[in-house]
Amino acid sequence: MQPLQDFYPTFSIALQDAITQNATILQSKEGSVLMRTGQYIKNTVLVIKGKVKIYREDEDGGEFFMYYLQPGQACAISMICATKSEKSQIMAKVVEDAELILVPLSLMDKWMMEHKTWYEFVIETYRNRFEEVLMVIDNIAFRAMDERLEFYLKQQKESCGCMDIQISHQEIANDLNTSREVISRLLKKMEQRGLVQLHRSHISFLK
Amino acid sequence: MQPLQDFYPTFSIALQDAITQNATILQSKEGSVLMRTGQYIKNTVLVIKGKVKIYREDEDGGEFFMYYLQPGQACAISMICATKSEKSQIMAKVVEDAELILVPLSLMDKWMMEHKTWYEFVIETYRNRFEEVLMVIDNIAFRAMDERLEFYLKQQKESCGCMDIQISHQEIANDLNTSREVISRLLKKMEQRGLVQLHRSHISFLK
DNA sequence: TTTTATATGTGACTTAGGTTACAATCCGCC
DNA sequence: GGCGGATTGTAACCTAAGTCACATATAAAA
Repeated sequence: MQPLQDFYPTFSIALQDAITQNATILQSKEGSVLMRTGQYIKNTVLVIKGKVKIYREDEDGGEFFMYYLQPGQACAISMICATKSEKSQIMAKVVEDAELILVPLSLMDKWMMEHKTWYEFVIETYRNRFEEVLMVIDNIAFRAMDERLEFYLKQQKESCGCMDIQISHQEIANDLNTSREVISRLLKKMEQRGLVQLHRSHISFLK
Repeated sequence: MQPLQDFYPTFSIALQDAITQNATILQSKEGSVLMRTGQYIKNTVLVIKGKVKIYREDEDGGEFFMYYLQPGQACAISMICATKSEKSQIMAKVVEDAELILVPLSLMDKWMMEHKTWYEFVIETYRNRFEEVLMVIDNIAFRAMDERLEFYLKQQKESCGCMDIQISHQEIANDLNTSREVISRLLKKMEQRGLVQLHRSHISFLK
C-alpha cells in the first residue's frame, strides 16, 4: 500500500504486508467524531490522510484540545487502551477529511513481539505523545491565557503549514476551555501588537 | 531478591534473576533529588521502598506536582526517555527514604523482547502513568483551586494510607503552583465545612 | 525561660479572566 | 435587495485568586 510507504517508512516489508492483509481502512469526513470519552476501544488508529484533533472532555460538556494527529502519526491512547480493551479517555474529532488504518487490538499486541519496527514505532509514539501531554501541562499549569493563546496559534500555524488559518474565536475558546469574549479581547491585543491580522472566520499571521 | 517478589509479583523467575544480576540498588534519603529536568537519563527506575514525587518544572523555578511513585511502581518517563537516552522532562524528589532498582537502558530494551512479563509491566506502566497525567490535565484545565486542593489532599491521604498527613501550607502551595495565602484561605474554608482539622504542619481528615 | 525560625491568620488591594448584555458586521440565501 | 444566522466588538460587572503587609502562634533550640 503506497501511503504506508510514504508515511510510515520505517515499517519493515513484512509489517507492511501484515497491515495490508489485516487492517481495515476507514474514510472519515470532516466533523465526524472518531471516538468518544467512555467508548470501548477496539482498534489502534494510524492516520494516513487528513487531520484529527484529540480532546479531553469533562463531565459537563467542556472540551480541552490536547494535540493533533496527522499522517504518519498514531493515537497513543488507542494503543494504550487497546492492550486491555479499556474505555477511551479522550475524544477524537476529524477536522480535515481523513483516511485511517485500523489495527485490531489483538494484532497490535502480537506484532510487538514479531516486528521490531512496529515495536519501535509504538514506543516512539508513546514517547512523543507523553512529551506533548507534558507540554500541555506546562501551558495550563504555568502560563496565563495570553501566552496559551499564542502557543495555540503557533500550533495551528505549524499544523497547516501556512500563514492564514481558518477558525472562529468561538472555536479557539472551546479548544482552550475559556469564553469567546476572552479570546476576542486577547486577539485584539495581539493585532495591536502587530502579530496577527483579524478577519471574519480567519486569522493571518504577520510573523 | 525478596522485595522483587513482594512488589513485582508478575515478574517471571527468569526476569527476576536478570534483574538481580544486572541492576544496581540505590538507597536514597528523604529530600534528595533523583532526577532533574534536562538531565540525561541512563536508567529505568523501579521503586521497592519509600516514596518519590514526580514534578514538572518551568523555566523560572516553578514546580508542579504530578504524581507519586511507590513500591511496585516504575517511572514511565525514565522508560520512555531511556529508550533513546533522552533528557529528562521531569524532576523526581524523594519524600520518604527510598530504595530503588536501576535498570540500565540497554537492558530495558532487550528485555522487552525476551521477557513477556517485563513487556507487560512496561506497557501497564505507560498506561497507568498516561491516565494519571490525563487526570492532572483534567484538574488544571477544568477545576478551580478549591476542587484541586481537595483532590490533592485525597491523593496524599491515599498515598500515606492514614487520616493525618504531615505537610505545611507552603508545600501544598508549591505542589499546586499557587501561593501559600490561597491555600491557607481554602483550608480554613474546608475546616469550617468540617472536612479537615488544621494543626501546625499537619492536617487531619475528618472524612 | 527566652530566643529564633518556621508556620499560620487575616485584611486590603490588584488583576486576569469569566459573565451578561447588546450592538455592529458580515455572509449566504430566498 | 432584504432577511436571518453566525461572527465579532465592547462596555460594565463580578469573582477567584495572586500579592502585600503585618500580626500571631507554635515548636525547637539555646
